[in-house]
Order: sequence, then structure tokens, then C-alpha cells
Amino acid sequence: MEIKPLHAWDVSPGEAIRIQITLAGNVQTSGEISHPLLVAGVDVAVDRFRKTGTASVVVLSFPDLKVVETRIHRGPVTFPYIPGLLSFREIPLLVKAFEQVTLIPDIVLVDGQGIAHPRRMGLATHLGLMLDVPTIGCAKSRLCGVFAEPCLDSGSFSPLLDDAGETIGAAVRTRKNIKPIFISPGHQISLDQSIFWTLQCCGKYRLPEPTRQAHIAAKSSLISA
DNA sequence: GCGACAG
DNA sequence: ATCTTGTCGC
Repeated sequence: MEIKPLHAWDVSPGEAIRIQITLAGNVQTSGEISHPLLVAGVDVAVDRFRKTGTASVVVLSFPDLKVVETRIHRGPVTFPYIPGLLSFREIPLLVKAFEQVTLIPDIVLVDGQGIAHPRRMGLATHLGLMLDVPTIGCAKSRLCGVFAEPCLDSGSFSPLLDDAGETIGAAVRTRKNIKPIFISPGHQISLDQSIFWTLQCCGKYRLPEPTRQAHIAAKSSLISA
């Protein structure tokens, strides 16, 4: 699929923050997905020695959740990991992987935050703007915001609030008695829809299937390299 | 100044 | 993220 460049990636942390503030004005946190047929998961594995990364995009059929396409891209990782600037480290590689994708997904699940970010520009949101496809942020831990512990039942959740009391996401229990994951809208989708479809993508594990498959694809492709 | 801090 | 074995619990 074609991806339109929105800005340069070879920037300083200060410039990156400036770019995020500008892009934040184009985010769409509303939208419904009626009948998804293809759902994708993405991930990036890093080789701390060779300083290279492997980005993966795995497209699964829905609702059966079977892998129908897997794309990998390996390249240098230059930008350092800085909380709040993760997209500048991973998106360059992810875009390369997406350029090889032929089955355009109806939704993309990203392992990281969506708008649950200091400037509302987490990895999922930034990627959604570039792909012009609905994206959902599904993070294993919290970046910012406060929340109450959700009930221990599978499917229960509690809102993630920013310092102003605004809802920016939710702590969602994808399995009974298991640590919740943090879901937030990436782009072109509402929080309710983000939670709903993510739960529809969950099998017998804490993380949604698309994310798990992407994680496996990126990691295995790192071994055979 | 101190603590927090996606992957 | 990545480094790592066994082990406690649903």
C-alpha cells in the first residue's frame, strides 16, 4: 500500500515534539467499523548489538483470526527510545513493511499508545495518520494518565484519565484475573469501538491475536538474520 | 530538584 | 525492548 510522507524522520527530540504538536490537530477520535474482514497487527523487534530493527505487519482474517499475509522489513534503528517519542524510533521501519502489504486491513492494532499520550500522539495515532487507516493503541503498560483497577472479570474496564479529567483511553481486562492492557483510539475510531474490536480480537491470551502474531513474526525473523 | 516513563 | 529458569496459580 502507498504511504504519504508527512515530515522528516531525521530530527532532534525537540523537533519531534514540535511535529507531534502540529500533527495532533489532524487526529480523528471518532469512527465506527461496521464489518471488518481484515485486521492487522504490527510490531518491531530490536537487536541491541547490531542496532538494527525488524518491523512486522501481519494481516489476519476476521472473525476467524487466521494469518493471511505477513510482511517483514529489517533496517537500522537510529532514533533512541525516549518515552513519548516512540513513533520516531519505530515508524520508519513499519512504513517500509506496510509498503509491501497488499491486503489492506480494516483496522490495525498497534502495540503502544494511541491518544493516551502527553501530546495525544502515541505510536498508534501517528501511524494511523500516515496510513490513513483506522488504528488502535493496545499497550501492555501505561505511559500517562490515572485509572482505577477494573473488575477482575474478562471484558471489564475502567477509564484512563489525563490530568484534566478527560478520558484518553481505558485499562481493559482481556482475560479474567489477568493484568489489564491499555487501549486508546489511534486514529479514525472511537474509544468504545477500540475497546470492542480489540476484545473481539482476543483469544486465550492477554494480548490480542494480531499483536501476538506480529510479535512472533518480528522476533523469529530476527533469529534467522 | 525528584519521580515517572509505551517499546 | 532485551537479559533469563524455574515456578506459582487459574
